[in-house]
Amino acid sequence: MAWDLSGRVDLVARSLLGATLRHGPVAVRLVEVEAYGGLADPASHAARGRTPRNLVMFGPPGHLYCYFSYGMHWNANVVCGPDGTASGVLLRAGRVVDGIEVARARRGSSTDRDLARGPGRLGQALAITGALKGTYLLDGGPLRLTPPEHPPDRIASGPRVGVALEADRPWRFWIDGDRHVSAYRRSPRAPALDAPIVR
DNA sequence: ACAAGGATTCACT
DNA sequence: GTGAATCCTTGTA
Repeated sequence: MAWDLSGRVDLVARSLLGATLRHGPVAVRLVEVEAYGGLADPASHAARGRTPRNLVMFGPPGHLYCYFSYGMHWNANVVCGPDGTASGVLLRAGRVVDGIEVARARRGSSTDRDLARGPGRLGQALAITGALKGTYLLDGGPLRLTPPEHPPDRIASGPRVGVALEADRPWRFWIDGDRHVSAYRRSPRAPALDAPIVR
């Protein structure tokens, strides 16, 4: 049966923990993800409507949305939610469970723990590039997303990383205690934690 | 046509 | 903990 990724984006994000994304010889078990809510979410790339870059987010779930970040990293997302909602889940970190030699070669100098610890590193370990944007992940293609065999023990959640807007929406999810989860660093552009909430 | 800034990482200290 | 590297997408003129 097909994997249904069309539900609420935060719930889909949780369900992706423990899933495996494979690209050729390299497979990564996801341990950290972040949800983005499309038009209703100011931090989302899709917040201001359809553009050539984010077009795939507006399509049906199960496709890859990737983008080039900070001039040097490719970040990977799974499009989810019903067709038209533009929500997506950023894949922030994982553990390499297959093809570790290839992953090491792609990553250069890195400990095994750091091979896919962080969204840019995960993209590099899996050789994600713009050529793969829009790829469907749920059939037998070169990029393949498979559901968790066992649900993770404990899921933690907290504020999102790197975004200035809506940073405190607790839509980052990770497997509690897993060593392959990236270090949390609050965006310098996000409001201070003790800042008054202004609207 | 041009300027601005970013879902970050790495090498230092 | 701090700062530099780096280029694509977008908004505005």
